[in-house]
Amino acid sequence: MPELPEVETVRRGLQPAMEGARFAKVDVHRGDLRWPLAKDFVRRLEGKTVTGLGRRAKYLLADLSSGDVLIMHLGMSGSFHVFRPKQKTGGQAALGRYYHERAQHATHDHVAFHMSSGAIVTFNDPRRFGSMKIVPRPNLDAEPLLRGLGPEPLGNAFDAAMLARACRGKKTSLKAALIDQRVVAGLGNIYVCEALHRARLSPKRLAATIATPSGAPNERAEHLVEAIKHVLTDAIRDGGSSLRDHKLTDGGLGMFQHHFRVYDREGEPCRTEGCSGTVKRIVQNGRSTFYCPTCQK
DNA sequence: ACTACTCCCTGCCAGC
DNA sequence: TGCTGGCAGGGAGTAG
Repeated sequence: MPELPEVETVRRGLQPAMEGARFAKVDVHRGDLRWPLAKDFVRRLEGKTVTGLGRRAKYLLADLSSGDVLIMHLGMSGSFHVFRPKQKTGGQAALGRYYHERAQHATHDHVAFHMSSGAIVTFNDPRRFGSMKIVPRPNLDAEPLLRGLGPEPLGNAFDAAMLARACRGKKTSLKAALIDQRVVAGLGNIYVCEALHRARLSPKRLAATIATPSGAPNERAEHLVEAIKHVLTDAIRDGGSSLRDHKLTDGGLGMFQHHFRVYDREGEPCRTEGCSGTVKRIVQNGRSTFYCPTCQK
């Protein structure tokens, strides 16, 4: 589920519940996520206020009043849910309704944040590829999880010149290059496929072919950057894509999956105007790629 | 330094 | 119906 648009959607959903609120209580039901939560995880959260909730690539970053930053990643199947008790409902009653509402998913609700605002924020992750880690803010620049990340694709630093430089001389496919978080941070399997289709570039094309030998951008790089920015912007506007899990923090669904042009559309007609091609599925680096061999060159 | 592959874990679905 | 294999949005670690 979670690529940049989904994570950004989650961030916006969590913001009202968490920003400015204090962790009144933190429950860890299962600490063995991608790696075990630190022993002092709860202690470093409880009593601290969230001063800001940001995002870097697919990571959520909660700044705390203690000077720590809580880093959260959704992995493949992670989601957050915000339960907001009605104003007149007391704490115990709210808890009861929360557990009732969440009963069917309780086995995968690994962490629950009880915020001073009354909101209860749960982290649910069946596959447990998600993760949480707390580091002091000053150490963030050196944080191994974040250190090697490429630029934010919606930021000013991400342009054709930069992308061409990063792809210069790369022996791998364009698809593999774009999914590499060191080249550009936040794209995943879905949005790489969608962006390449919009740019009419084949996922099999050598990454180096979007740059001149000296590393300058060519027309392909320009188109690709435009396509990436557009597809991400469109997806965020639609609340991301919901495939197998929902992801909006109120339990609702993202809508962008209805606008996929190639992803998960094997055998269906290409959606490029004037193209009569058929979407094909291939495997690259062990993952599915969807593309139109007719209009993507 | 690169690139490709394996593995982490659970759930779901098509095919037998 | 019930089992089995394959596949899933990510990415760290490792072997070439």
